[in-house]
Amino acid sequence: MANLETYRADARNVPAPSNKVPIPTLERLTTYLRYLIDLGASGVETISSAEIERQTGINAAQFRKDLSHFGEFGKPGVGYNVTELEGRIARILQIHKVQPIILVGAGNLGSALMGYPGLKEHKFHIVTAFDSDPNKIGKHLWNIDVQDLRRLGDLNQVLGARIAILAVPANAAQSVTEKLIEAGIRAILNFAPILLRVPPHVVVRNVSFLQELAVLSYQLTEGERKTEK
Amino acid sequence: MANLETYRADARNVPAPSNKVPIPTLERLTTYLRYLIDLGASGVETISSAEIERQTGINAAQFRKDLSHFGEFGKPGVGYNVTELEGRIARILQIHKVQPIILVGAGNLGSALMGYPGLKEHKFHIVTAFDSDPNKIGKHLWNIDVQDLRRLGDLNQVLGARIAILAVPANAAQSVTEKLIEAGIRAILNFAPILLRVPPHVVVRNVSFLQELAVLSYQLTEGERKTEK
DNA sequence: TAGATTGTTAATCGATTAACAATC
DNA sequence: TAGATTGTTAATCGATTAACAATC
Repeated sequence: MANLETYRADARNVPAPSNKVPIPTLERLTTYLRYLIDLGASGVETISSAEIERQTGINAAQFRKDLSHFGEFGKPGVGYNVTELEGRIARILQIHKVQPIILVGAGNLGSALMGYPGLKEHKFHIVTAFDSDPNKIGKHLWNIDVQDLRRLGDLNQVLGARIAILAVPANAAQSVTEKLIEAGIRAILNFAPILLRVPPHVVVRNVSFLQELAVLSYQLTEGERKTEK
Repeated sequence: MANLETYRADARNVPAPSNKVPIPTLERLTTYLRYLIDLGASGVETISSAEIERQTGINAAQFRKDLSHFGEFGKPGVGYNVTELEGRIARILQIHKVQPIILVGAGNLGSALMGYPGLKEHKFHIVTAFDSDPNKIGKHLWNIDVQDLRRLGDLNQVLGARIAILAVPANAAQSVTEKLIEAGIRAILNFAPILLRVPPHVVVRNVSFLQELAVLSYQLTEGERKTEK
């Protein structure tokens, strides 16, 4: 019975409704995009998957497989049109149009992020920063006002940001996260070295350079351990 | 015959010479460590893999498998001694002793990193910062001198750092990387949104919050795409 | 048409998870 | 001893890569 149901779904050729795109694919998409932008700027019109492999180190079949999640992009025997592919990847990632972003935490890291030009280049606009420190509230850094964290819900009703960058100390991260979600945020880029608990409709990505450094630290001695034997 | 060889090796208890540890395992190790430190601080003495799963979301079998790459750590029927495990993981990652680190790029991001307290807490000490901008050279930020990039090789002969943080603009990243390697650096934490070409004995990890934001941006609309169907 | 390169299927590889004998 | 939990083997799952028919 359950088997029959399964079979029917197959027969109808339903393309697996929740055709989940693997995260590694999404990550590579940004690599392709970066490379395509450079390529377009230098006037190249067409590119093959083999050339992508040469330049990015990502396997040509991998590249084609990655794209196949989103449709057809190339011409057999010819390759891919650089500017078209560039545009389509940007659209897939939804970074073709300006995205309002909220920053919480106007400390060292937060201020550095406000001044990071790459954000605007990729259409991510930090519209407001929030902090709970009275010494920071009211400041105007990099053309961005620092607002009282208590005004978060209030202000985001107007701003309508759905992505937030969280650059607060670890001990404040979870409680701020809850405020963010209440204020309508659905995606959080978390710089605090802590696991955030969020409901299933909210997505989180963590940036942890301490973790990255620890991995490097291990790898550094890995080679030596081998020769020590 | 080959089988016998294998058996012999097993009998000698050699733990598989080039037993490459998966990167995901190394990444999780830092998560465990963080959690264990908190746990130790709050006086807990013993922990089971089931409890680790409850707290970190990482599967209990995963945890045990991860540790198994490095030996035996727990007592069946009892669990793991928190402080002992903490110490051993720190030692595996080589973050039990101070590691000298070089920072290149004393811009916004670089300065923010110099002031990041987490680094010292995890025994990563930025010993010197380098920049090529005359306006930055000679500055003293967060107790760290900013030196002329041209003195990199020279100074690192004394400093002996093998890990570097690269926080320079994308267009300078590759050439600085080559100077770093020449100066004896073997591990690079790269903040520039570019693929660094390095020889096989050098390891690189990339931190790319633009990529992370792009993934979030995709995931944000993923849910909606489903309901649109 | 012949050569090149795509999109996709099948094979491989590696990582995650379940299951369980060993053991505290 | 009985109950709990480990370390490890086997099963599952998913991602990467190779191979190739389709097609420009």
